Amino acid sequence: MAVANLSLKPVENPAALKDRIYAQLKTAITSMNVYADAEEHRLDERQLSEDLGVSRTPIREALCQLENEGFVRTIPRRGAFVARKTKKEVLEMVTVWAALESMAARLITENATDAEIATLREMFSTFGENGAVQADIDEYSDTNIAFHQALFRLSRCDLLSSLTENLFLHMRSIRMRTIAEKDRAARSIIDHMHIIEALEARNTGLAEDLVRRHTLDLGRHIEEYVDWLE
Amino acid sequence: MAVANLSLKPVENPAALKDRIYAQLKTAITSMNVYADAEEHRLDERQLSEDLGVSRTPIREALCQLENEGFVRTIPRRGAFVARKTKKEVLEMVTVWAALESMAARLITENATDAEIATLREMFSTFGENGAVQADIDEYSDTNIAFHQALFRLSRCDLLSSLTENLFLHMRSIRMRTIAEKDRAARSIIDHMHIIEALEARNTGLAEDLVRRHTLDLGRHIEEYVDWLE
DNA sequence: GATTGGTACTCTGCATACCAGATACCAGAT
DNA sequence: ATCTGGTATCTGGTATGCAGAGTACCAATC
Repeated sequence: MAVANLSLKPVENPAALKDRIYAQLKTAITSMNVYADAEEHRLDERQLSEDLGVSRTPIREALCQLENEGFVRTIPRRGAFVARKTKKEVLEMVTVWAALESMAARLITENATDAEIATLREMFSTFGENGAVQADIDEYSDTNIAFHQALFRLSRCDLLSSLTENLFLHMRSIRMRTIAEKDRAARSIIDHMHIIEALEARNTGLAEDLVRRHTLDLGRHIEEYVDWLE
Repeated sequence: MAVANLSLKPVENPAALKDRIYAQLKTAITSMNVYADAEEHRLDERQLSEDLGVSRTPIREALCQLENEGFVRTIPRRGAFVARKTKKEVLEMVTVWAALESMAARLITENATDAEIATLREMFSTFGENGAVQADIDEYSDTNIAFHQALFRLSRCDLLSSLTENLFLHMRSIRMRTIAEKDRAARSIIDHMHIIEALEARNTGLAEDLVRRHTLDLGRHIEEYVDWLE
């Protein structure tokens, strides 16, 4: 008797409670403007367990995971708080980001196809030629993030992607407080185009260098102009 | 009345149970030879709770943390296992390591003092001049690890250090199975001396490049010769 | 009025109890 | 002998209970 070939996909897990709570808390934390006011945002276990209608155990596990990723800071016997990064920590995150993304650029010049690299250029097609900024800042910001994420995706190194994922989420909170500046956006697009050109030319060293410099520039900008941290 | 200045340090926490369990499990896992045999090492919660004389709750929290760091893999409804890295994952770890350590080298050329850099050279003084290998492999291995850790320390970037700490622990398990090869050790020391020279000369680009190449070389070596992974 | 001592309350950390999914084993039928 | 169906048991996921640490507030005393 032949086995019926129904091409069934394995039944998906109902996703453990703790994972859903984790995801929900993470989006809640990353989408809130942590640095808006001075007060510390406490995460009360009982409060959460009431609001979500579950017991404290899965909540504790979710908080534990968020703490490991740096989104939550728990003080023994005091409870959990939404983590506020110091300026030093933010600058270090940018440094690590620069290190990882320049490596991603290197890998792209070695492994990515021409077609894949071409998709990067297409992302900026709406902004006109020669890097002239025609769209508004908001749209640029989305494209900006998408561009950097695309670099990691094309590197085909999952570990690079996963490590930067949380860095991006942290930086998003910072960016929410930073008013986009038109001239920085223009410079940024020019940088991106130069990076794309280096990738297309398979110029490993140049691509690596341009990416690193681009991100470290952001670090210097924060160092100099951001005074509301810490 | 003047306040007596007794210079008391705050009473240290008795260290939460989960943290002690976490530390104990971590050292146990990293010091065992995970890749020695084919069988999967299961971590039974009830077994551990009996052996350690505590309830399952803190054990679960410790396991949760170890899972986030990649030392434990838990399958829903199946339990927790000591994580075995695939070859792909190991190679990606080496890639990330290269990215982070080359950034550390860059920071050293910019921030470290001459005295600090000099300590790196002293580490290899027992190995004679011109990179000639006089000591045995074991001693070299210790010095090797110490050298790489020193690079991150001198970078004065805590995030770089903390991220690589777990990478090193993972690589240690790999290294336990890899037989040290004399010619690789010799080449390695020569590489290190060149790196130190570039740091001393404050040649940022060169130091960065040498460090990256040194670690990526290890990746290529694993890629080619390690066949017992995955 | 300020400071110290005490008390009561709150909340985390740990332990225990219960439940549901999964696996393994065994018996019966083909 | 093999396959199928059912059941027993194991194990992780979740809920709840309990105790100790921490804090805040109030009263009493100097």
